[in-house]
Amino acid sequence: MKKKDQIVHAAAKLFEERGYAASSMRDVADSVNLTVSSLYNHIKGKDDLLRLICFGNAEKFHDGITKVEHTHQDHEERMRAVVRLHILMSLEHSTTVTVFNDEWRHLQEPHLSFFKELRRSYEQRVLRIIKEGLISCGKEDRDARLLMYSMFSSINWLHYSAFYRNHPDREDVVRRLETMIIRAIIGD
Amino acid sequence: MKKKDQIVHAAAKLFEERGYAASSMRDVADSVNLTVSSLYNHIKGKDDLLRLICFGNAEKFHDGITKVEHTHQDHEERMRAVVRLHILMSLEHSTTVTVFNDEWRHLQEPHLSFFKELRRSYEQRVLRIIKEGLISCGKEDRDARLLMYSMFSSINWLHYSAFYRNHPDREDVVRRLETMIIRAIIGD
DNA sequence: TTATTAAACGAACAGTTGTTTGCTTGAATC
DNA sequence: GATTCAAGCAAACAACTGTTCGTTTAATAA
Repeated sequence: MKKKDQIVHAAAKLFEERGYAASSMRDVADSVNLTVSSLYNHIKGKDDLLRLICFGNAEKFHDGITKVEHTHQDHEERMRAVVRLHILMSLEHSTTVTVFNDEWRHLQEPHLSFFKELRRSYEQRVLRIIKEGLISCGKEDRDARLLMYSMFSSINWLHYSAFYRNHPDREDVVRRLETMIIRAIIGD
Repeated sequence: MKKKDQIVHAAAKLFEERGYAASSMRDVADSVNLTVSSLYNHIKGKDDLLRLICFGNAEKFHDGITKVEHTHQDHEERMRAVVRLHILMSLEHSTTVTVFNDEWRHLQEPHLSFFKELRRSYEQRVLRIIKEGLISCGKEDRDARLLMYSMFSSINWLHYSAFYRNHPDREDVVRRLETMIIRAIIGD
């Protein structure tokens, strides 16, 4: 693993545990057994670390939803796939997803504006999938935007709970969570 | 309004916007038109501010659920009341609830441990209500803990979205959100 | 009037912050 | 063997951090 990636990974761990503002470059250096000044041979600065983490994750979500749009025709199945995408991202990339969710506001301009724009366009795509899903289930009276935000949010506790993070039957957790969210959207 | 409360309120606003670690005492002082040193005539220190905000909110939730336990006998109705409690707390005290949710980890010992203990016991009470609600609906095969965490979490997006925070028909938002969450828990 | 006291302030404190500089090392390339 | 260059380091930087100190102000109580 390249040194730069090690540093970014260590930074992500720290940002997750203490938050971006409460993590110092000396903390980052310590956790990869380097001195502060040595870090700057690999990365541009502290904001660079956050930028790499946030946009790396944004790309994963982007790729994920693009794949969903291409591989599923059925509207309800497409909706399920989006939900599963978010659950799996939360479980498999819990550290960076947490930073991505909680620390993006510390991005500096112009990256902050770009990040918001990326998120906006991502939300539009999810919104479309949910709206079409609702229609094909005859539930178009429901507020798709409210359902989308709740869907995003209802997964965010996953990385906090050690109980589920280290659950012996991860597949079962995914299934139960997916079932619950789909029920919230199109259930009776 | 007492000066101390003004300061705590201004601090909450800052902690909400920038986070605890990224807010300085000089920022707090500026937003109430005081100098830093003057703050210390009213509060003990920065951690004191966070402590007041977090435990003030903890108390509101505690009082809320105690009231729910006393005023509702029917298990399903009790469950609905808990959901409504969380929705209304998020809307009516959005600033302090955000700080309470996102910044509690910056509490110092022994307050941090005490906070965690308070939360643990609160979760136990909610868990009990959800379990009893599930049984009375014949859905005891569902994972009550997973549903509880999802319920808590699924409301947390509310204060982020200006769209819903300033919605013309707040009552409608509350009703839709409540309906969705109850559907997620006991729906088909 | 005098005494008391809460509330404001400027100035300074010691520690921490992100970053830069100039220097050394050691391995790869010529 | 000489040259190059990425990768490490100590030391210092200016700015910022939370907090304390001694003092001043202004209003109230005696």
